[in-house]
Amino acid sequence: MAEWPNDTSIDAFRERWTLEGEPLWRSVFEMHRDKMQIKNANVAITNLEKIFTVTFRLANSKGFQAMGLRDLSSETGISMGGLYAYIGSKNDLASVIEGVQRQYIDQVIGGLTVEDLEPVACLRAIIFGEIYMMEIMSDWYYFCFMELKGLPKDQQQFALGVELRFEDILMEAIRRGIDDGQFRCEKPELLASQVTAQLQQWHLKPWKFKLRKVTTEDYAQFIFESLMTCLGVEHSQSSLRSQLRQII
Amino acid sequence: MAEWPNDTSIDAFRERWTLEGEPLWRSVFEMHRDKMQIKNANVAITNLEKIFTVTFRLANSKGFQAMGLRDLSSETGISMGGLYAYIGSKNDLASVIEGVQRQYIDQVIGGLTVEDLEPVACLRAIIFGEIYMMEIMSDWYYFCFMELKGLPKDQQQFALGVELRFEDILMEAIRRGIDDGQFRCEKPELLASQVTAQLQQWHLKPWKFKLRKVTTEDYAQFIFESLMTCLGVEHSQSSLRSQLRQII
DNA sequence: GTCTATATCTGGATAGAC
DNA sequence: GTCTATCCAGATATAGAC
Repeated sequence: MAEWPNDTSIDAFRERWTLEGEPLWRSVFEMHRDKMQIKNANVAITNLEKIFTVTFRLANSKGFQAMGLRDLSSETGISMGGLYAYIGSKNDLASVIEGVQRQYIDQVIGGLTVEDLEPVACLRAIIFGEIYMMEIMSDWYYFCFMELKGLPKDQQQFALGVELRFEDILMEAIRRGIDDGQFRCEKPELLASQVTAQLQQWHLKPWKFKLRKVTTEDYAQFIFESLMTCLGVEHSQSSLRSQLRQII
Repeated sequence: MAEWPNDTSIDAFRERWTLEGEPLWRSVFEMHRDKMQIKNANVAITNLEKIFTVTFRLANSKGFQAMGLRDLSSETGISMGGLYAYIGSKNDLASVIEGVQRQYIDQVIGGLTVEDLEPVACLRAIIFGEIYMMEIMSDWYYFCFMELKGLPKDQQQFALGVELRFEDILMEAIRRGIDDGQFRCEKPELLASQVTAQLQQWHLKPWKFKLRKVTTEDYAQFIFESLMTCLGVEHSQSSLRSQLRQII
């Protein structure tokens, strides 16, 4: 059976990358064990999960600035003083979240360039992969997007860099397809930004897709087909080209 | 000479709608004169402009919550006490901004349904109109998007409503085109959301378009062409259909 | 490792002179 | 209409007991 990225189902994706559950919190702990006072891994992991989860719930509904450490304390069940054994400061907490998220994105995005895929398969993997990742880490994405302004300047710059690099990878695949003669496209840059825009909606406007009962796969598929159409790739039976071939 | 929306240049748009300068601040004053202590219109208008402009600069760079009224005071040159002659409270200021912006959007969007345009011309007018509006009122759009979470629940709901209504107008034009036989589209809802997503990038990611030197008109034109392609409308010479017609 | 109690400060908001 | 001076609630952060 094919593996990710040849199999673009969410199950294949989940098998390839571990972005959730205990391993996630463990890696958060490993990444920042030097910055915190807790030595015992298991204790730390349990509480880190609580702290991050509650932070997402509060910050993503009222804003990180509006969230008080008292709220965080009462909802995690960890006292004010106790919190400071896990975080350096409130702002530090936000920075750590951004740092972890960025590392995970780099990991998954980096993985894409290694695999040597055909342009169409490559674009498909990028789109489905990014959607799955947003689905799984939606809290992280939304938090980082909304709270970016409050982070240190260098982290803001890094975030822009990630977005540009992501679009570069899209454009690279598009250009390869153009050279192949498979694709037709006048403005790869704008087309790449179209895809980014659509992808980001998935975490920015979850209410819209819930309301309209659009599933993860449906949405990824739509973005992919829309991109193919804009690249002049006609799909299957319904395509004009095949219709006309039959007429001729 | 044609007028907006038949002429979709930014000049025609600016002549049709007044969304900036003194008339804007005057209408802000008229909308909220009862909620503030200042009676003299000219004095109020001058200071309202200062207050709003500085609020946008500070809030859109560090966040509304992070902006202190002391910052606002020092940068406007109006004392802390003085500010409260113009605003009821800090939160009230954010609410007023959202209220004014929503009224302006309703005004311009409402105008679109009145004009009885052909589907293609209608979609063109919607896209170009929305982009011009975002260009002119970019501070307002960005502020409302980023600070929506902090506003009263009913205002949050209104904002979602505006977005859904906007997409309804898009879909309505798309459906008319399908009935005409001009357009081909399986998922009007997702296509409408694609357009919204692209439009919103214009105020969410100005840095990206500055970096790539994309002009307002270029971008609107790209969104429009991309939409036409997805609707199966082939444009001008380069279209497959016309090429094949010549062959046949 | 975790808690309680507290230090310290900054924020929005108001009173009242001019 | 505008300013100065002040109030006080709420915030983050820390000290030190257990």
